[in-house]
Amino acid sequence: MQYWLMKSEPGELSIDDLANLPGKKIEWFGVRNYQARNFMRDEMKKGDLALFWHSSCKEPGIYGIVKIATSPHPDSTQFVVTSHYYDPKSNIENPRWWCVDVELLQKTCYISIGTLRNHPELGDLQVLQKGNRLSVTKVSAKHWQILNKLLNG
DNA sequence: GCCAACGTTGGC
DNA sequence: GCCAACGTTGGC
Repeated sequence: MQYWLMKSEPGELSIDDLANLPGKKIEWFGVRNYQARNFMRDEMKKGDLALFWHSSCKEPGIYGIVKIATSPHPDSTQFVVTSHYYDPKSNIENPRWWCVDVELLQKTCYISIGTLRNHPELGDLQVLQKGNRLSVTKVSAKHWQILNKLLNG
């Protein structure tokens, strides 16, 4: 079992958007970065857990916990000509962009990035590193335990 | 809206 | 395959 952190802009897909979907489940569409894609395509397993993070907003931080609900599959939006995420260089036979579906397990209390920075034991969490831009990152089991206490304690 | 950090592109 | 120029991300 691997733990992850996945970023979403609230204007794109908010935690409440997700909570209001049928089955609270959605394709994690729109990732157009190779490193993040590789994590999803090559390393994510159905049943893995991930922190749901809001970025590019007034209050960045953790808002929930999601479960990886499917095996990796091609991102459907890359083939939709009218989509913002359409990629003319991709094709059905050899899709360039891959993703998974996620299901909301728990809408948690909000933990701000500032709060996280106040916990020295979380210092090397990737999302807190300077210059971090990856929208999908790994979370160690140790960090996950600490975060779970913060989220539920 | 600023800007540092990082990723991608493309000419050579 | 180098690297300058450009684009994007995302906290502040």
